[in-house]
Order: sequence, then structure tokens, then C-alpha cells
Amino acid sequence: MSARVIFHIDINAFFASAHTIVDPTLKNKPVVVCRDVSGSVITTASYPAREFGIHSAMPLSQAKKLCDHLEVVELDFDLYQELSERFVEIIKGYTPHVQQASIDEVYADMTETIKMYKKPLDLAVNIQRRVLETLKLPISIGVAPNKFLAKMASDMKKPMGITVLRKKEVADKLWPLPIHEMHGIGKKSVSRLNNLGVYKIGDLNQVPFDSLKTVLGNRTQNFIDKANGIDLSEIEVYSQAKSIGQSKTFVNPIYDLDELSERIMVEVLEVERRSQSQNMMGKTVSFSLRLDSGFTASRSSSLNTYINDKNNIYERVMSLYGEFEGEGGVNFISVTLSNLKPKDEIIEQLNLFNLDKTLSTQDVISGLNKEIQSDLFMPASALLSKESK
DNA sequence: TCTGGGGTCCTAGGACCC
DNA sequence: TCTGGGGTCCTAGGACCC
Repeated sequence: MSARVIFHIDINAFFASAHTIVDPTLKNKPVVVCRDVSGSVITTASYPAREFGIHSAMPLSQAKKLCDHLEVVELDFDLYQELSERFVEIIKGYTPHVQQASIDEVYADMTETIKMYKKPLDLAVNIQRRVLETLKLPISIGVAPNKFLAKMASDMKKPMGITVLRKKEVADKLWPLPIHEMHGIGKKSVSRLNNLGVYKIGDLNQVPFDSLKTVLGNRTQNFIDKANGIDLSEIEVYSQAKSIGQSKTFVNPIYDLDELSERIMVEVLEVERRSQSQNMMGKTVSFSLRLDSGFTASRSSSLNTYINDKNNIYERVMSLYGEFEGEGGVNFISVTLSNLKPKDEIIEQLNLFNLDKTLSTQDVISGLNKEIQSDLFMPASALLSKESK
């Protein structure tokens, strides 16, 4: 197998950059994106803001102390979503092998595309220029033989960077990096790895495998491989959502059951709207909460059928909440539908099961057949009693 | 020091089946 | 009745990422 050419493309300071497009007067100014209320924290800081030492996750109050002429803009997810889609479309103009990794980054397999350019770097420059011209968004590009190295490369030069990372450069460019910069290693793992004497990525080669395994578990070999520039994972073009969830944090804890029920319904309605607009149905409903005591917990339950309507989701959620009712004020709630499947596939399966009954697809969809209707559309209360038998 | 909201993946125990 | 192994699904919690 010949070497692949993988690009990791990342929009720089995406949310802040997005608002600069809408309001060009923000250009080159210290801008932070977050809710402008006391106690909020910064989601994204523009590069000029970063020069003041401001960064994401910093409390807004602290940022204002560091920069007295700081511009604060509110989050606008519709704007980000639209720009994100247009960004992905541009990249898909270069290759069909594109994986969207998050709202502001993609992986793209450019192995074939790159043959049409004199120098590999020309392609990266071309993409960077096109995204800047058409969307006014600055991007950084990492070019490498696999996804992991491409991701690490794109992080090395920001904003508007292009970084090529070859496998033979791993010892020079990857090993000296602090272990926390390794994608997939977070705070908890960093301190535990430090205890083993692992401070830099290269140190993963210096510690016995069994010691590393106490921290990294089954992924130990995977991390060691990555530290040595090996990553065989594929670009996943057709990835569909695995869960759809909505959550809300309350400034003032909620004690009143009626009010809480309403707040829960708000999240349920959003989950319904999003799953229906994506034509997805789910088998598992999860509910989690945090009490003002700091107690957090989650409960989930799986049905033997797929749902995506508010009544079923809500009844399930409320029965999951029942366990915690009266335990104290509620600070945070989250409603998630998972075990998802496209509605088309569910209908197809139902048709297969019911071939001998000569059902038409329309019968199934409109729920004319009572048996199917009972499973797909019965209220949650009925499902509950049915399952508890 | 958990601030906020959207996710994914892993772990470990239990139930159940062959 | 116990011994032994393999696999899947469910559930709760945790780590991590953007």
C-alpha cells in the first residue's frame, strides 16, 4: 500500500472569526465569544485577544481585567452551522473523502487530488486561499501520511499555517512535545502519566508497557503507535450521529416539580425537533441531572422499539427522573436520545418482518396496521407496562 | 475552579444465551 | 450442580474533545 496524503484542516478561532465576517469592524480587534452575563466563561477568543493572555474557558470578568477595550459577542449557533456547512462543501470540491471531525475541522484524504498539483504544498495553499476568499475564514492545514500526524501538524502553526509532518520527522518534531498536547490525553491522564515519568510524547517509548496500561487501558498500544507516527485509522465519510442530546444549566437551582417538568419539556422538544429533522429515531432515552449538593447521576432505559416524538421521550424521561424526585434543587438537566437509526431503515425492517402480511410501505408509515402502530406509536406509559410484564 | 453545551468512546458489572 | 468459555446487550460513570 502506497503512502496516503491526509490533510487535517481546522478553522482558526472559528466562533470569533465567524462574527468578524458578520461585523467586519471586529477585524483585528480583541474579541471574545460568550454570553455577556456575570459568571460566564469564554468560548472562543480572537487572536488579538489572545495577545492579552485571554483564552477559552477563562472567566469573562478576568478577561475584562486583562483588556479594557475587549469586544464581547453573543454565541450564534445558526451562523456557525451555516459557515461550517459551506466550509465542508468547499473541501468536498477537492476530494470526496472528507470526514467532518467537529464543527470547525475536517480530515480529507488528498492522495489522489495531490497528483494534479506540481507540489503537494500548492494544494494546501490553494485551499487556504479559497476558504479565505470565499468565506473570509482563516484555516490551518496539517499534511501527513495519517490522521493523527495531520491533526498534530495542523496544531503546530496557527493561524493560517501550513505544516507538513513526515513520518521520519516524528522523533524531531513530535517526541519533544509535552504529553498533554497529544490528542486523546487529557488532564486526568497527564497527571497519572507524569507519575510514571512520562512528560513528553517521546517518553511513551521509555516506560514499560504494563505501567502505561494502568493509565491508558486497552488503548495503550494505540497511543504508543501514534507516538511513533503510526495510525491506520480510516477517513470515515459516512458517519451519522450516534446520539442527539440537549442539556441546560440553571443559575438558580429548581425545587418546584412543575417548573422542572416544564424545563425538561423544553429540552425534550429540542431533541424531538432535531431527531425528526435528521430523520432519526432512537431506542434509548437518557436523563442526567446535577443537584445543588453537587451530586450528579444519569439514568437511561432502552425500549424494544424506536421513538422520536415528544410524548414518548418525555414520559420516559420523567420516569427516569422519578428516582431523584425531592432529593434537592436541580442545577443541570440533560436529555439524550441514542441507539439511533435512520427512520427509513426502521420502516424497511418492519416491512421485512411483515412480508407475509402483504403490508405496503404506506400502511406502515401511516400506521394503519394496528400491530405496528402499537409498537411504533404507543404512548410511553403503555410501553412501560408492556415491558414490565 | 467546575463555567457551558454539543458530542464520542471506554470500562466494568450484570443479565442472558449458546 | 458445578466447571468453563464466548458473545451480546444494557446500564452507570468517567475521560476526553471542540
